[in-house]
Amino acid sequence: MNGGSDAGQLVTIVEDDAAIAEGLALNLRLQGFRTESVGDGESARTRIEHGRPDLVLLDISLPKQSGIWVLQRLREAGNHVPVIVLSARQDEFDKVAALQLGADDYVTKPFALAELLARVAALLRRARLHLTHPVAPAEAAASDSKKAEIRFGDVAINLETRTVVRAGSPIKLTHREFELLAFLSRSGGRVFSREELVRQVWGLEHPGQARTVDNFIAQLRAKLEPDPEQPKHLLTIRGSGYRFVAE
Amino acid sequence: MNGGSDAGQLVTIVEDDAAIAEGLALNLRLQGFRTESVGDGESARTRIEHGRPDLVLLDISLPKQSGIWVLQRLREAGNHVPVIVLSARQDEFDKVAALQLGADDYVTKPFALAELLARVAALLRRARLHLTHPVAPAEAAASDSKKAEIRFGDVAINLETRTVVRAGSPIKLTHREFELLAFLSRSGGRVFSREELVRQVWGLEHPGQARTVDNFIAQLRAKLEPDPEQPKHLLTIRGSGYRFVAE
DNA sequence: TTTCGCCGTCAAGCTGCTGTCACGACATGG
DNA sequence: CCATGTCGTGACAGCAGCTTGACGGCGAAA
Repeated sequence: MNGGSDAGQLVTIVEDDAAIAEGLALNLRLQGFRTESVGDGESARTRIEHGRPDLVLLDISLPKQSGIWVLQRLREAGNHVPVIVLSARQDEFDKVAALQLGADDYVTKPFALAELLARVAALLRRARLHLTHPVAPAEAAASDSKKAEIRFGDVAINLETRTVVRAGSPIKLTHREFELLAFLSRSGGRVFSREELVRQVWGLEHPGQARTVDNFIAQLRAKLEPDPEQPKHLLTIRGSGYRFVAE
Repeated sequence: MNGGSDAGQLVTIVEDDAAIAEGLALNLRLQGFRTESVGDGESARTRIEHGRPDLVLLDISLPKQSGIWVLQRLREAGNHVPVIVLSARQDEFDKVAALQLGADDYVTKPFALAELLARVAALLRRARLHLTHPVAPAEAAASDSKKAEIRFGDVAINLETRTVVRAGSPIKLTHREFELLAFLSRSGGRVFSREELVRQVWGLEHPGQARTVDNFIAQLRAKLEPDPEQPKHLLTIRGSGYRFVAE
């Protein structure tokens, strides 16, 4: 149901802005992850070494030691924990440095939470494959797509290839349609207000109208529901928002 | 750039500085190689004999036995694995010695990662070509070419020989075109953003524009797709990037 | 029943992405 | 030295997809 199908994979959040850290932690926990947060480089190091998290979200701009510094120390110590680096848009230099040091992914602030969550899920998926299956990209990709799949009714969503198949035949979804569907289906069952969906899927600073969400729901229903007028999966909760149920 | 056209060729890193070793290992893995690292000459010898790597990165200045010593023992034992020697700028003497002992290439520290990776790729390419002519063990060559070939439609890509054949006749691809095609086709179905493709195919410290990718996609479509305007294999995922499907 | 407010639908405008072309830089080989 | 092939960049046009606003229907509350 939720993306972290392994209940309780641990994510360590390294972020000095308490508000951002708390927002991330909350949303990750809602997705079924365990989280721990630290606010500076030095404690990040010890926390990561002791906690052995499955993934690290690492802010670049930390008060004393930068995120780059943390990453460097980690890799020097032979720690290959998957790392997603968070940073402001301008630091192109840090971006290159981070990737050279073996960051696995890179997200610029301000980011849409849904996108970050998707990347977390994707990276954990790949990391797990890499462990079980030493090196065989071709075959790995195949088994990969199995695990990356969400099903409901006669529909299968593949998060890796961004494809949706209904009753055997592929369905074309636009970027936003896919993002919205992926977010809702990963967050199994919760009700989201339009405003929340805009924040999560479109991004924090998006000026968009909440009513835009309706259009995308309608599109998705038209493409995926057996009877779009009597939706069985993308449900309207009158006065509250929308909700996804797999069955 | 990604010369490891064969997925998962093994590179053995002989380097006593853990930080450097780790950095190399990470970047090589990013390029699709498998890696193993050892820190001294004695274990280097045994590791290389047992692991049968496709290439060795050999630091000259090792704690006990020098890299020269390792190289000498290897060649004495009739092992002709491709070797790239790493050393500090000053030791001109060692350079001569290394090359006389049959090192295939020589890089002075501090080196640009991209340059080293390029040399690794080049050397592996040469080594592979060389192998197919003189004494290719039948089994190795056979299983190799099976794994090294990717087919789709009337096109066959041979990663070993870096050749592409369409409907029986050879297609000329430029270096970048081939690298891009090889990367996409190896990565079974995943969607890659332009930025990711630049990172993976062009290399990390390449200042390149993401839009350059479009041009190469267009070239590849023109050369390989039955109907370049309606691509069936090199697909655009609007808003996300590109994706390859074999069928 | 009436009223109010929420939701579904549609169409039109516009933004931004993509495909394409053409040019200049560069390396290579004649 | 020029000729050639390759690579990277910028410009531009077409269009898919995003967004908005309006309107009508339907449910909920009084």
